[in-house]
Amino acid sequence: MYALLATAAEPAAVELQLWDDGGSPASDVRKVAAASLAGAVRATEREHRPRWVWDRAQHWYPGLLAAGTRVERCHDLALCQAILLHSQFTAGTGYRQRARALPPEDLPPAAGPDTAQGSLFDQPARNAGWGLDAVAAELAAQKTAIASSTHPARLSLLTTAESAGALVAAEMQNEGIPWRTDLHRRLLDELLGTEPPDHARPPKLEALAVELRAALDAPALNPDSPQDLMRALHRAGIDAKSTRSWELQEYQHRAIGPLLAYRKLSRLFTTNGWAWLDQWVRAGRFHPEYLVGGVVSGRWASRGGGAMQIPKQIRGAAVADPGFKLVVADAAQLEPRVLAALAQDSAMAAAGRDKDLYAGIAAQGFGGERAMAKVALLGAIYGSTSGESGRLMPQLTRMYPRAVGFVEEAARAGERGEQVSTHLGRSTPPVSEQWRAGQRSSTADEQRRAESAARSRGRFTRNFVVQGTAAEWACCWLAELRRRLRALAPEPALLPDRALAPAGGAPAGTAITTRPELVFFLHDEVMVHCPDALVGAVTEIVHESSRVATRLLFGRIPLEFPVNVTVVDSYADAK
DNA sequence: GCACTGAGCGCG
DNA sequence: AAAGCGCGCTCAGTGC
Repeated sequence: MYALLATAAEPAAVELQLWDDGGSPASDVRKVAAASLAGAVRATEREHRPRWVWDRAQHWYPGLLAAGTRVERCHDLALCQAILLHSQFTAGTGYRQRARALPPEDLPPAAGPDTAQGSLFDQPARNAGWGLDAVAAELAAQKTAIASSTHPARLSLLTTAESAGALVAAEMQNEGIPWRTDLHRRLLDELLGTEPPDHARPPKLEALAVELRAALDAPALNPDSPQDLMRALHRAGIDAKSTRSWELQEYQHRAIGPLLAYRKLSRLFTTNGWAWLDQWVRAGRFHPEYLVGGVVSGRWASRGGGAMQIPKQIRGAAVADPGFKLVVADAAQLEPRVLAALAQDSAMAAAGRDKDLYAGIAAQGFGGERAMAKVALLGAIYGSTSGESGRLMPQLTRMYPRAVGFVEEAARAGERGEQVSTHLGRSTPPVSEQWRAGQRSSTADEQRRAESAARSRGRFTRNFVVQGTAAEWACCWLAELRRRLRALAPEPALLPDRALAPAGGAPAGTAITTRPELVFFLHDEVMVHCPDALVGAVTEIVHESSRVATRLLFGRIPLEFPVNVTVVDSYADAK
């Protein structure tokens, strides 16, 4: 059962259409004003449990969530099209010719309770949206492409997981990470001093700048200017070739201490200081925007507030509401395990029999040196040629010829300008004509550049197959986790919607929902904001979902993907 | 004034 | 010890 959702020709109106799985024409067409969309969707969801088909979840779902409506399943045409257009698995299906151009990405968010009051001029782009016919046609084209591809089951899983990811992303965005403004401010106070007016430099930072200028005998130095700083360092006899912290560490000079301290605090002040709090934290929640499949490899990206770079320094401000815990889980050595599975390297799988794959590898051939094993393995996945990991490669190759051979092959294909694919069929974009032309260059200088470009692309494709497949595993994990969390606590969280709560009602950070909610996801890590009573059940679900994800991707294999779970009040205490 | 790049650094 | 993958964000600096 599908339910199609599309913009109609008139602004501020949308259409729903139900489809049975045979793809027979509309059996139940509802045309609704945007203002009542949430109600119509809720009713349809209750009666039919359909898979919603829409151009982009990101344009419909936030509005529905704001109006208290959750959706169980969907097919996100934009995300799936992005996969199918480039996938090597669909190369022979003719989908590229049949695919329809998507509506522009900057359509306004759909159909919240307020949108009907907006003037027509508020939503000019709505007219450019898809109608039902276009939605139906694109869905049919995608289904055909998947069915006639070289790996229908894999692409079907990938598009389903990606679409579920779109739902998770919107829900997490809506929910937000519990964020204690008071704790964050206390932290800033301790590290930076009292907040100065007008975004001026805080006291402790200013003091370090003064100390630094004195140490370098440069009274006008702007420590935020790399050029300015470089000149001052050289005058003081420090002949560093960059001003990177790790390089400056090597020098003995009384300016280095204050400079490194300044760097660290300046970073905190500018990126995650008071301005960040004002901009990104509302009502005790940090609401970043997630971009599903925003990275070429299929990883998610994010926009707003730097959600994927929350420094360890401030994680103490992410604290569960009273009566709740944070269940924080991360997949142990996800990428190396993915490599072992992809390459079907049973020696490496054996090393991962216990929870710590690196320790297992160290025991098999690096004299028990875990750090060495880790550097070597990551070097293989990233394409390192020099340094310690480069030196360890021959040893690693002797131990795991299949695993190393697998990434080597991906690298060689990339160097030849070929595409490579993840396990489920996300492929690298084809190389540009410019790249290809560069490879045919004649002069010695051009040839050196071409070889360097080829090696660089080899490192990219080498990493792509592993990172991208790891992203697929994580997406399946997340989707299964979401499904099971819904089954655990099926009551929708309609107790008063945060957006509708009376002003001055619940203070920031007070519990509003009573069900466990996914609130954060980062590559191989998830966070569930979980009522105390459900912590045990949720922990079990997290583990079980990882087993399901492994099964879905790889079938029955002699390798597990263990997950580390910690139950904490504060994110700072996770791991 | 705006768009862009590079340096630097946070995360996985 | 400081190379090799993928990002986002901020500031300085540059070019228009």
